[in-house]
Amino acid sequence: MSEEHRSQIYHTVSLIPEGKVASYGQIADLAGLPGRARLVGLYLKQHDPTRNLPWHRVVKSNGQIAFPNGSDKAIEQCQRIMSEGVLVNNNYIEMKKYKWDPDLTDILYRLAF
DNA sequence: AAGCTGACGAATG
DNA sequence: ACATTCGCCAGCT
Repeated sequence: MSEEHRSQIYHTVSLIPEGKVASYGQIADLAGLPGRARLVGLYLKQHDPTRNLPWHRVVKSNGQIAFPNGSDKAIEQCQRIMSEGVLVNNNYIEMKKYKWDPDLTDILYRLAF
């Protein structure tokens, strides 16, 4: 079951469109795992770099990048996300503007598989 | 097996 | 926008 959750989370993350971001909690919700935002973080930490998962499109619910400002990881995420046209101001992203709000019917269909 | 930890969240100043 | 506090929860040790 747990491995099922893992792949469900990865799959959900893979659906975040370029130029948009989602929060950890949002991914958990969509993956059918409400209340498990931290689990998303954990699995994302352990993701296989081989499959280029758009992990950089996941941030905190307030738009903050989860890594400490100035850290290598934060810088990398910053570059990746900005290369997709998303603006970042000292570790923060404007959620009003960039939050992914998937079409419900579409996302339900895509999550089914 | 009982804590500990953390790529979190919401609410408050 | 930033810091604190508290709640949360699964994986790790």
